[in-house]
Amino acid sequence: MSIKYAVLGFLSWQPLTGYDLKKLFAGSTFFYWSGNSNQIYKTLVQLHQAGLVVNQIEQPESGPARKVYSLTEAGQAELRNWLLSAPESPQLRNSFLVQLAWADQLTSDELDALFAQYEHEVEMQAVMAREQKRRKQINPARTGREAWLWGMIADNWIGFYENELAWVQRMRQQLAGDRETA
Amino acid sequence: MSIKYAVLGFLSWQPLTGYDLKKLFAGSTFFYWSGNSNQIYKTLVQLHQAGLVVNQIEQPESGPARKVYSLTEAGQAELRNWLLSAPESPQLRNSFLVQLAWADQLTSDELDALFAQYEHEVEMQAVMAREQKRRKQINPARTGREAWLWGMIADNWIGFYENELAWVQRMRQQLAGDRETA
DNA sequence: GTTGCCATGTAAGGTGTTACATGATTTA
DNA sequence: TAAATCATGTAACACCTTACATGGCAAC
Repeated sequence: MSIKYAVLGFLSWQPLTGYDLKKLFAGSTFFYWSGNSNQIYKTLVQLHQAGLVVNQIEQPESGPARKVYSLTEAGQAELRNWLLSAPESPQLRNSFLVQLAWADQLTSDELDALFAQYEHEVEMQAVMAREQKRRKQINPARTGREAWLWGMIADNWIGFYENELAWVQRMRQQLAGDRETA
Repeated sequence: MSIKYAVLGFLSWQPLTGYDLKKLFAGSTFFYWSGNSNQIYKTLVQLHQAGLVVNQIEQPESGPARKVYSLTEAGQAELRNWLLSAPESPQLRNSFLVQLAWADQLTSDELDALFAQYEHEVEMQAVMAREQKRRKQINPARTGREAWLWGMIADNWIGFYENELAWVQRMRQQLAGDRETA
């Protein structure tokens, strides 16, 4: 999947400029793209060429011109089509696991230090995920079902980090247990 | 992180050719790179230029010539350095969650069909993860601690998919409950 | 004698990143 | 007056993917 459908999704709520989209992406960890201009403006040009969006240039009394993009009917159909398409299974790309694969070369002290760092990292992510759910930075919630969906998305993130946290804590306990008996 | 350190890791076990590495990557979901020649041969050239590996050309009586790569001391040091470096926290890139963000546009039937597909996908991944742990396709296990580490890596994968499965099942129950009372 | 494996590589393109360029306006 | 925000975009590059090119050898 690419950023294309996320852009179509945002535009299905309301017309937006590239700059608006940039801020939306940059401001949420959930929409995990960095929100860099290159990608967003290029995507908008492509969507425009494909006839999925149109833009209207606004010249405010003060400040730079704005290109406000909105969905066409074709764009709305493309989005709906994608929403109905078969979901991909998530794939884990955790470089820490690759690190562990050869971590037997480290001493037990070094290994535990690594675990401690990872635990700390994951804990921070868990806190941030809970905080993002509480603050509801982006929250359409125009229907009860939409609010429920967004809650479930947030829970997925929180659950992921909590699961990861439990795993690393279990590892640390086992490592400590081993070192006592050794 | 890039594939570079995984290559150094494999070479820290024993000298290997590009083709060997290709098969190792292609044969395991855990080392999540596709195992395409382009990346592997290019990586080997780069590692060679950086002095982290050396190669020896073997001409067997029959068959094509093989470039057997092995770690240099600098390569070993580079690997160890990376093993000690601060672990990155894993970041979730699940396109299904993005799909859900706008799924309020779908009917409840369409939504549940989507959930069912996702549940099936994740269940298959969980089965495969358990199977990979059982089969131990790649399994150094030269020390007890190494075997333990590899077990924990496998458990991480299994736990991830089981967690995801529980989440989607919870969602489906809630959706079904809502539709009954509605 | 065609298919598949061994073994090396190249070409082209998708997707994403950081950093830079430009210029006006607003805030400290 | 210096910095931040608004707003558009380009340049360069990192990483990864599929598909293709080349050739010998083995198995069926």
